[in-house]
Amino acid sequence: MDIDTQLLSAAERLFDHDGFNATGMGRVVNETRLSSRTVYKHVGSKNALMARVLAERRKRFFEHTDFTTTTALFASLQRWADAEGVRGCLFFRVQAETGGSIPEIAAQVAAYQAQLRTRIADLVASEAGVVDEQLTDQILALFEGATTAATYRGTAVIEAAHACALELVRKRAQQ
Amino acid sequence: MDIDTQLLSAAERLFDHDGFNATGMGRVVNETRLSSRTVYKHVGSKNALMARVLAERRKRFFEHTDFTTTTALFASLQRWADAEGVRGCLFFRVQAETGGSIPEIAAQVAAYQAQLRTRIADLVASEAGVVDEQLTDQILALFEGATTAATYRGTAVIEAAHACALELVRKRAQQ
DNA sequence: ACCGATGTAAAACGATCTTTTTACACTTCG
DNA sequence: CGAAGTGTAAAAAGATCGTTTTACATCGGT
Repeated sequence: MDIDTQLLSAAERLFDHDGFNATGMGRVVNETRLSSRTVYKHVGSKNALMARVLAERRKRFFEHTDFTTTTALFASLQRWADAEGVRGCLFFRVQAETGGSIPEIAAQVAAYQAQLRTRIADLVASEAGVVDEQLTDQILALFEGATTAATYRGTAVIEAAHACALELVRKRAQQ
Repeated sequence: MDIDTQLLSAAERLFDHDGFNATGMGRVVNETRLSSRTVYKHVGSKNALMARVLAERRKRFFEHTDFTTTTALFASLQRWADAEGVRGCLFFRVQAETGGSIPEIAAQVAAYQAQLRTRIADLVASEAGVVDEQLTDQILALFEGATTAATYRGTAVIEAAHACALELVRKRAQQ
């Protein structure tokens, strides 16, 4: 496996599981079995590594997630949860840990959030047939809430949120 | 002001704003203008301080929040957001930062989550007139989602989530 | 008057953090 | 062949972390 890929996947796993600040570069060095010199030649700095992890995560998330219908959206979330476990939104977590003080990271977070909102707005437009800011915020809240609450209530919350979102969209469609 | 109160309120503010791991004990010492010796005599350790901050936060949150009706619940969240700003759920964030590896902290998080779920279940029971696990999870998801999404979409999300929750509960009541 | 509790100021402990450096081996390619 | 590039191993720099220690001041209560 390519060194960059190896680095990014190890870093994503460690950051995701143990937190960004709690994970030292030494952990990344050990787990990849690379030297610290090589690691720093490839990623530059810890902040840059975090930003690249987030960029990769964003790409992978939007490739994985199906925004064509409400049901497809929550089914994607369910699949993601089953495959990767439930630890809440990585972007929200990194924002909380860094307080938004590292520009390259804050930019990735903002990009993710904007992209998520836009995709849900498009979903609403196509499924309900209208542009509806409030309905979009409701689906967004249900999506975020399912992601968060599933960390302690399990994936049943995702199905509950799905049912709620579906009803909202259908009702709006037949208005 | 009493030293313990002063310590807890400074620590809560710092942890909440800048993150738990990113905030060193030195910051707490400086902002309270106490000596590190006094601080450690009072709180024992950073982990213990974090746990006490969470215990205080939990108490304050449940004293502030009105669980009698759905509207009261989201109005409470709105008031909290207006008064304290929106940075997402502190309990979820500390769990993500520590990975659940510090028992005294994990216990506080679990207690908060259980208490929140129970109070919402009671709300559902009294307002919809039935015990409904799925409906409870839906309100919970909307509450958590509003808390999270409001960090980047603003407090309008809270009103959107409120409207959705209200409709759910009313519909279930007249079934 | 004195003891114990409680406070300050400041230095220091040992660990860990991010990052750089030094010295060396291997490959690749003109 | 030789130079550039890329890797390893290991040490160290310099900062910051959580925590403890030392030495000293203050003060209420028996």
